[in-house]
Amino acid sequence: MEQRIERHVVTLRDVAAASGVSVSTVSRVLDDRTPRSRSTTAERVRRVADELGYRRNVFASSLRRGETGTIGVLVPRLTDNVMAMMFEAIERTARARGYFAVVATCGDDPTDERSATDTLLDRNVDGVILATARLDDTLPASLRERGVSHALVLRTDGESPSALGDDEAGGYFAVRHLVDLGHRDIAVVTGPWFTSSARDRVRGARRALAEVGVDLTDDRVISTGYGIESGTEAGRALLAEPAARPTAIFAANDNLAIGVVSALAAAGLTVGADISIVGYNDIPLAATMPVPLTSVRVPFDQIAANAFDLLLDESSAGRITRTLPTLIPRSSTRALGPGGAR
Amino acid sequence: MEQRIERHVVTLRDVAAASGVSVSTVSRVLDDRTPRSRSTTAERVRRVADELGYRRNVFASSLRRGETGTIGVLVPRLTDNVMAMMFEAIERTARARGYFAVVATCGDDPTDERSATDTLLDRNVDGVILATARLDDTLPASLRERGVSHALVLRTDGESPSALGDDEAGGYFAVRHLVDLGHRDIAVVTGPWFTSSARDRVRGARRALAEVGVDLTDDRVISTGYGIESGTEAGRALLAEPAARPTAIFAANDNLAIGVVSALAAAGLTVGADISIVGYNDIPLAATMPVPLTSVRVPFDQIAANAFDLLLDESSAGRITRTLPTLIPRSSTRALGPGGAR
DNA sequence: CTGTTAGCGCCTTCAT
DNA sequence: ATGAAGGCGCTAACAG
Repeated sequence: MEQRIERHVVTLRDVAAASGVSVSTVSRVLDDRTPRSRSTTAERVRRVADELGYRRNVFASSLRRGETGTIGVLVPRLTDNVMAMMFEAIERTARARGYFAVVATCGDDPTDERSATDTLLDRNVDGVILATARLDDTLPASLRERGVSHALVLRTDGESPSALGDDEAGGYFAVRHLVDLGHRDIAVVTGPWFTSSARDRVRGARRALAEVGVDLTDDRVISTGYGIESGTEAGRALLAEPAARPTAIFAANDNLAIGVVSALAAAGLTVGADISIVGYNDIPLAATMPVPLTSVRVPFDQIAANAFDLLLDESSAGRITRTLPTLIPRSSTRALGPGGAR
Repeated sequence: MEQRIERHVVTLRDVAAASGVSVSTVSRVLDDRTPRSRSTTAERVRRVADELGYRRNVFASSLRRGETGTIGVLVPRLTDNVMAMMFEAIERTARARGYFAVVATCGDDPTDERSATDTLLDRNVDGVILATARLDDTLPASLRERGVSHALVLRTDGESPSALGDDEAGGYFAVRHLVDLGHRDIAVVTGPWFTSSARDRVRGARRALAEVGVDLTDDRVISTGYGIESGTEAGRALLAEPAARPTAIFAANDNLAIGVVSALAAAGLTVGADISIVGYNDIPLAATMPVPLTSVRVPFDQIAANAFDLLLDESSAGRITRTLPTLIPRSSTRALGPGGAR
């Protein structure tokens, strides 16, 4: 004979029975959306619920309420430190606001992006935060059309509600810092050109150089991939011709910067002393590299908070917030010595 | 007058109406757990469902079925590349088996670990995978007692079902590699001693040295934190006395190895040429460092698969699987030159 | 404030 | 193979 050893899960009914009131009373008392009543009954019900170890069945509750208190987050991958930091910030914000954040990774394939989004929507998320938007991505458009609450973070497609760092300002800060140190021949290595962040950071860099009358020419801008190897390649290209070497390099993300550092090492050059380098995002590794990396710190928590505001505000259509980043100077950038070209 | 613009979500009822059968028929036809019928009705229902864009309401379904097709994953943080890789592997495995993986991060605090677990259980996950277990952690015990399906990954408490890499073997491979290169004076830097992985890796290292008659003395083993800084500190300590420097260092995770590399650089030593270094986990960064890091690659996908097997198998109590890792030799390890002590 | 009633969308006997 | 009916656990509308 089969013996069910499954422990009984305590439901509202149990609490109701144990405290001698109706199920709906218990439901109301335990509803944390309304101000908690101080009546004796309420107190007693709460105590009983506590003693019995009652926990609301989220699914049943959501089914009835029509909302789940869950928001979905879509990122290409979590092994990218920037994405992991962004998600952790979103998770914290969600928790603080009584929401739960679930993440799905989708790589770089637009098809997987679609299906991952559908998986999230299938789980009745109240909204979606996308950290994947390319400028030419059609997913945000499709979400708009379908009436799905959503917000983009870190990048924008120019249409959907977006919470960004101020990439133009960040690029400006980075290169302005180099300019202040006396550098004039500065190269920029940036990620794929299909992201708004890459373009904005280069724009900021260009502005900083323009302020001292220097033109950032196209041959000084390399747009490449995300990975460290891309940075190494770009670095190699920039260093190939000793006479044509820049005195400083702004890498528009830390992974690229790390790659550039490798290229420097391979060329027998010293970071800081020979060539200054600025990264972007300030991932934990930046501070702990052999030569600590000057980087632009992105306010992920603020961005997450903004994304939530946009997500929960019906009237946010087309709104874009940009939060100022902060330059964190470290040893990878130094004043241009007497040996440098002027 | 208020105008509801919310799009109607198509339910079983809609599909039933549109295809002229009852709701239960549709439910049965669309149930992917049973072999799909080829009858005309079934075909038609599927077509209609497709045209209408029907998607099963996961919550309603779960409420009725009593299981959710979701498993919860608990990790301390996703900004740790190892944890991110582990989660991504679990996510892939879950998807392949028709499950959905949700993650919660809980930092290092046991209290947060408890509450994060409860949050996951509140969401009716069918089971929990923990990547956090300390040897002295009481959470697994409490899950066992409560009858919650669970599995530990990467570390074990010695009791709950666990899917591990074979850390003893990994430690052995790492140090055996160094021994084969002629090294005899080898130091080991490892993470916190409260993890099974730290202890097992050191044990393997000791065995490899014992094979050539060398004793790994306690002063050659440094147990420290996880972070890069911990590695730097340990490295500094090992290099402080030039006469007492080891010829090789086995760092029991790549972050520690990166820290040790920093310490080498600070001491004016060259990785590989002066001192060989082996890391563990083979995070993406390892291959792309200025001097590519020899590391032990952990089979995360296999571990994830094992964890799932343990999770779904009722009779897995106390079972522990260990999967062999692979040494990936790179330039950070070299044969001990004539200058080395022999 | 409390209880009664009626579902949310789906699955699963049970009977046909 | 199909349909009718009941209920998973919870909440909202309605009376009292």
